[in-house]
Amino acid sequence: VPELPDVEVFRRVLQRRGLGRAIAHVAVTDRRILGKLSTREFSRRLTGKKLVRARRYGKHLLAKIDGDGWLTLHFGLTGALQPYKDPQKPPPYYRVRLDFSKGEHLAYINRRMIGRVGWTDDAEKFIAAENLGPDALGRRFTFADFKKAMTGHRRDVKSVLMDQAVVAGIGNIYADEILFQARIDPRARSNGLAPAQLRRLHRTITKVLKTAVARGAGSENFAEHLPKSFLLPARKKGGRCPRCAAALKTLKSGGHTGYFCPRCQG
DNA sequence: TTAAGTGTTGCTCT
DNA sequence: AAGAGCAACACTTA
Repeated sequence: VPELPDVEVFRRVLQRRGLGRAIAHVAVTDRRILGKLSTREFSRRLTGKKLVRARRYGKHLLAKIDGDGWLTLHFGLTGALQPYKDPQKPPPYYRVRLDFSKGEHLAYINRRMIGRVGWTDDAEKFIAAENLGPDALGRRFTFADFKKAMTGHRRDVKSVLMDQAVVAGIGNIYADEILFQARIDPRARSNGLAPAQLRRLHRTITKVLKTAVARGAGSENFAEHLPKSFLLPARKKGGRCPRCAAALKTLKSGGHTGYFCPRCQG
């Protein structure tokens, strides 16, 4: 479920469980997750080193190694970061494991292997190389830049919202939620939105993502902890709009299924 | 058994 | 050139 709010939750897990601790041992159970990076090089970078900072940019999580570069984590479709205590019981489908001194363990799990774990010497260079726009919850996500990006594309507004080069962190689920809360039709052209709609959209991005983080995105029973106005729990076949109870419509784009309310969003 | 799925990339065609 | 559409990645679940 790893969009910005989920990755932010992972960041906090990493911060709480790993920060200031030395990594005693690193295990890679499936080297494909490292891409071209060798397991040897990867563990050499981390073993015996201390984690000193955890930062998130868009859907990427970066962990600073004391006096060196950064461990980079991307969660793809099925990735997660999970702490555990019992060394005999690592979670299923873990691909990379960090064993800290004092018996704390962190597992990067990824069932479908779509995702990446890597290394970069410089976080800013990494962000630039990934061609990421401003982080959706960052200072640099200004209305002026957002407006320029939206009016500069003639695609449908949903695909622009999901374009990581325009704004980093929004995926299929939260794009649907944001458009629902802003009451904008996902099929509308991004360059055809009225100024008031653009304003609303920009404000709603911040609001929805912050709410999701505050309610513990990705945690168990997350849907139950969301405000009643949220689309997310109804986002399934036969789902109804939480505002007007109309049957939700689905929409396929880029291999993703989108949900929206045909009555409220137009 | 088949298809679909919360992400990204890279290709083709227009 | 921008954008649409699709396959690929890999694996589970409905």
